[in-house]
Amino acid sequence: MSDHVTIYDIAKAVGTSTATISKALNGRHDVSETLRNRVIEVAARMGYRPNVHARGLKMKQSWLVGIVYGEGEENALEHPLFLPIMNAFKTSMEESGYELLFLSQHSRFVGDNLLSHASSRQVDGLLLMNIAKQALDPFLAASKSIPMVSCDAIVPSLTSVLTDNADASAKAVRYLYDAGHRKIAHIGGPSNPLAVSGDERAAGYHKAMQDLNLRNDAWEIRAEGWTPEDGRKAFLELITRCPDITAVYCAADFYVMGLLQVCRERHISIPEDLSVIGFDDVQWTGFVSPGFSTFRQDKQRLGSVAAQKLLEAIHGESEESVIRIPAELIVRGSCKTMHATEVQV
Amino acid sequence: MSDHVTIYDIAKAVGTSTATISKALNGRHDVSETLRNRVIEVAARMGYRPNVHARGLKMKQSWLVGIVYGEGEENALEHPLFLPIMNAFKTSMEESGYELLFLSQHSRFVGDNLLSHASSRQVDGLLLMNIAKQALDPFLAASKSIPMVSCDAIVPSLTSVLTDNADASAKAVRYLYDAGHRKIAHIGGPSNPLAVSGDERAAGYHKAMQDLNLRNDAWEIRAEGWTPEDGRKAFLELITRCPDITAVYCAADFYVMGLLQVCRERHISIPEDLSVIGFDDVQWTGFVSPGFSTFRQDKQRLGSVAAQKLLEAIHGESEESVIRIPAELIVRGSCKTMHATEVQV
DNA sequence: CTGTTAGCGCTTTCAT
DNA sequence: ATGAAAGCGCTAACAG
Repeated sequence: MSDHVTIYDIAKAVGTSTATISKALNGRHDVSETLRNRVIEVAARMGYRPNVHARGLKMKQSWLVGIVYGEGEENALEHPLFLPIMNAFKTSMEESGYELLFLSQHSRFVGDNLLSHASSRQVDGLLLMNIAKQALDPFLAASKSIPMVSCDAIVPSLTSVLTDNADASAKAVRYLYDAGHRKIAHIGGPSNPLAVSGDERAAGYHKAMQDLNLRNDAWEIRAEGWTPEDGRKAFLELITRCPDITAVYCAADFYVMGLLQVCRERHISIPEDLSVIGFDDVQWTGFVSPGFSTFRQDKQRLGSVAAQKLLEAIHGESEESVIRIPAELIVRGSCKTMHATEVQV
Repeated sequence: MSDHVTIYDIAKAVGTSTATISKALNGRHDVSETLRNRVIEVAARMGYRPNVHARGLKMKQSWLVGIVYGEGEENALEHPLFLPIMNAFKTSMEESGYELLFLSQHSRFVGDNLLSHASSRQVDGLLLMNIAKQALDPFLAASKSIPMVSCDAIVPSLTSVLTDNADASAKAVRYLYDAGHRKIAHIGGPSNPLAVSGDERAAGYHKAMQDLNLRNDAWEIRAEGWTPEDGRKAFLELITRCPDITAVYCAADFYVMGLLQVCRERHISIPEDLSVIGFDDVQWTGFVSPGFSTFRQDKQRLGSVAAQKLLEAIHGESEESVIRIPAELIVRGSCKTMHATEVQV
């Protein structure tokens, strides 16, 4: 680095003291207008950049926000929603002057862990994404001293931002019902104490079916993981058990991939024989054959709301809460609308 | 933050000076074994964490590595290879004690830009990914004072790590040739001065065809972007122009998505009527119908080699170079092996 | 081997 | 309105 311009250099150039430079640059009101302008002008001309370390050392603040992700999982960063959400989060935080730091577990220091890393960097806040239950406790313990929000998972005692899964499930069932379907199955995601999407979507489905007096436990199945393979297995079990279902609402687009594979093998055609709705609207959803309907999570808002909440927390205006972002049903050609005569009563 | 344990506290607890504490903790050799152990033990017990700012201020070093990507493009982070590569890079850097910082363009300061951000944070190195040509100059100017490497693009005067595209293309053509194909087409990526994949894959294909005396310019087409839609358009033009091709080597899996869509519409069956090879092996490649053969870029190595090179550069052992990581052809069912009788001479 | 001292660049009382 | 001086936590001479 050759940043070497310091406020001391500017002070010399302007012919004043470092204190005044500091004040001028930070928009304090106890500096004359003229001097301030002059300082700013000279600083710009000299290519001055405040040294964040000196600043952080003095102010005990870093303008850094840590992001903690999928503690303990490998390939954790490859979650399809992670990137867009983080991107939105990043943009919002940057508008407020913060930069993003990936916190690590490694360290050259004694008895180290991710959280102590955070404190050693004096990060001003933390975004927790998809963090594992067993890794949570230390964070909770620290949550009094460092602001944090959770995204995509409900972490008790933390503000959590996530998709309105129950609402989406209700919409899915309603949509299929309105299209004439009655035997509507659900392939749900795995249960997880923090990452509640699997549970919430399943519960939402369950309730919606119940409300319509359509509920049949045999139509509900939960996949073991979130992969296409898991979806494939679940669907195989499902159609073996209930070959007469006319629609399947899947908690993940990946499940639909597995399902489609089975359908091709067994010559089940979509949407003629089976209607399908997925969840996530990942990049390729529109290009598989057949293109299928799915819920688009609002990654943009998920990320920017998380950012907004974290900023509030940093400013001490925090209030623990669970914030829901609605998902939108993207309609493609995977659902059949039945004729009145086909609808079973 | 409540990190408040400083070396001063430890000094008091141990009954020695801060200098000694510092030396002990940093493994200097001018501290007695006994004292060192005692210091380390006490530090651990007290939950000491070095303050990175104080350290950085003194040592002009931050243990931070900046990552710069897709300058100017929106949704740049959603490039399918970005995340896995960065993940591998991150892991390697962390093993050496570095953490990753996303540099931003925004700032509250005068005449600011991303690079001055880097200097104000005193980042120890920079990883450039997918950076646009027009945004490059300032980086190059700074590359003398701050170590940087480029990944997935060739940046002149910087060590660049990328997939061996020419080699992959040669393999693709060879593979199809050995399977009996002669009329092998190529849908290439767009030309880009830095992100050379499109050009390199096309050139590699061109040369391989030439070497086999198979070259036919009509079989070469370049897509306008990297999306399925671009691939679709290119393929439409291609089969209109040369309906008799028996194989297509695509520079991107996304192109294959577009191609498959067209094939379904026109009842071109794969691999019977047309053999296909893609590029990238993105997550879903094995689950579309039909699963197709494609080149898997070694994201793991791409990232870790980039990290290794950056570390070398940081340690001053750098030597500008272009490093190639081979891609592996993943064979699935999208290529037909012709019978000897079918092979055209 | 250990301690004293002087800063790294910045902000912040507190005088002036 | 401006400046002198102290100090954030740490490391690196330099003495002892």
